[in-house]
Amino acid sequence: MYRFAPSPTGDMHIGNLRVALFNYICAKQSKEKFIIRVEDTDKERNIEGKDQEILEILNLFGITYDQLIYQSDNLKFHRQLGSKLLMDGNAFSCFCSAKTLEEKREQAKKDKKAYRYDGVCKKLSDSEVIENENPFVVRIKEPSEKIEFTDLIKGDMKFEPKDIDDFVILRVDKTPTYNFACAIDDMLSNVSVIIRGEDHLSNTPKQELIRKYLGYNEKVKYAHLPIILNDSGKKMSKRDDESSVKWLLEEGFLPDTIINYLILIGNKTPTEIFSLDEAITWFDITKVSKNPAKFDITKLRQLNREHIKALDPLSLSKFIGYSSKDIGKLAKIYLEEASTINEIKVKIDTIFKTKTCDEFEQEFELLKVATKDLPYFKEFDEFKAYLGEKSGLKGKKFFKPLRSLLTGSDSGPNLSDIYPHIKNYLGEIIK
RNA sequence: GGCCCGUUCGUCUAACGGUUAGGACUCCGGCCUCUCACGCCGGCAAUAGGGGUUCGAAUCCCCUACGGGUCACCA
Repeated sequence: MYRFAPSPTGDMHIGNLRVALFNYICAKQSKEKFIIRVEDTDKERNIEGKDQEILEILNLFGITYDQLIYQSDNLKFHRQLGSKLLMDGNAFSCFCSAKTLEEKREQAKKDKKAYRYDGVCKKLSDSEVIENENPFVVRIKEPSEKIEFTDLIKGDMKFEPKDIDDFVILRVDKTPTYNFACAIDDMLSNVSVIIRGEDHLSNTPKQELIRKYLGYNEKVKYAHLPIILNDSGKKMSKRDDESSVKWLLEEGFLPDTIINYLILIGNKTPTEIFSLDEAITWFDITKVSKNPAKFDITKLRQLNREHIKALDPLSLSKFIGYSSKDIGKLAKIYLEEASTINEIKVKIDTIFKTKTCDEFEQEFELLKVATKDLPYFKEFDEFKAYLGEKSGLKGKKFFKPLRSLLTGSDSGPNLSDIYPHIKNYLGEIIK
């Protein structure tokens, strides 16, 4: 069983998509089930409708799943198991106020020491706990031994008890914290392989500890994916436009391109350009690089050109708001100077707009007149010869304004390449 | 600061312990050409540093430096 566990607190991040994608691929390869679990335990920060948006994005990328779970639906289990830990003596009630903890944390920071919970409430007797009427949280007790687990990418990992600490599992309002809910839900769904971002690596021993205390003995495998870095070498954040899947889509990058790129970086692949289905046949999660990769939009643009090239003309035409094979073919020619759907659309739209020509204004007008009662020419050469003769222009003074008249631009692809695809629309183009 | 992970051209990467350290993107030149491009051909460019082990190290070990992640009643 594989899972992807997004929280509906923000836009789908490129890193999240990569995690979803890798889970999907591995599930497909091993023919195991794949579930989506929406981690919505933080009611304050949940954003209305975000879950649907995430699901729509997954759908757009062809990432299908077998089941959809909302973490908040498991609240009763979280509480039940929380009190089991309490009764078994593996957890304790903690009455320390947020304020005093904050002060201690700051002090530790000042002393350049790692903050650890000081364990004052761990020593409380049963009667002291019962008599205390203050609000409390539930903390788990740090383990007595090292916690070890295997990471498919990083190798064998080992964490010391003191680095796991007595962390909070139930808040004052008795809702579960992330690590607790996550560990339990993974257990309840019998998740066997957890693929997620490297930022979760230090959560792993905590989650292992929870399940260990609960007597869950199934061995869970992990794969922690290296972070995707921005240009300045830091973790990509909301500030980086490129980190938003929505933004990339709006810019005119194809889903196929984005998938290709996310698999390509930090990985060794047999080819550079490939589809998701192809990747499923050879992808190997253990071959994913251990070091973080920088996001390179230039490379993404190159891949996008390749994927657009592979599109059939009619679908490409629809992507840019037209519905004709000719326009699709024309769009492909423009790939030589554009690499996103949006950039191509601008070029094509310009062709159908009213045009002017600053450099050769007179010649431009002359040509325009010459196109009155223009016969239909199958070949560009005939078309060219006719206009050349009728206008009396030649050389630069002919081609420059002609290009402007046909494309609205003073540079671009060979007119002879463009002509076959626009010859049927000249009436709408020349204006 | 503690813990964890990492370090090959600017970027993504390849190289049973033996290669002139390879490829792709970017960049630069040339060819092509009605323009800008594409395309084709060519070029620049890397094993973080120091110690070991070894006949031989990018590759194995140690140290240093640097980079990243993480240290919440967020997920």
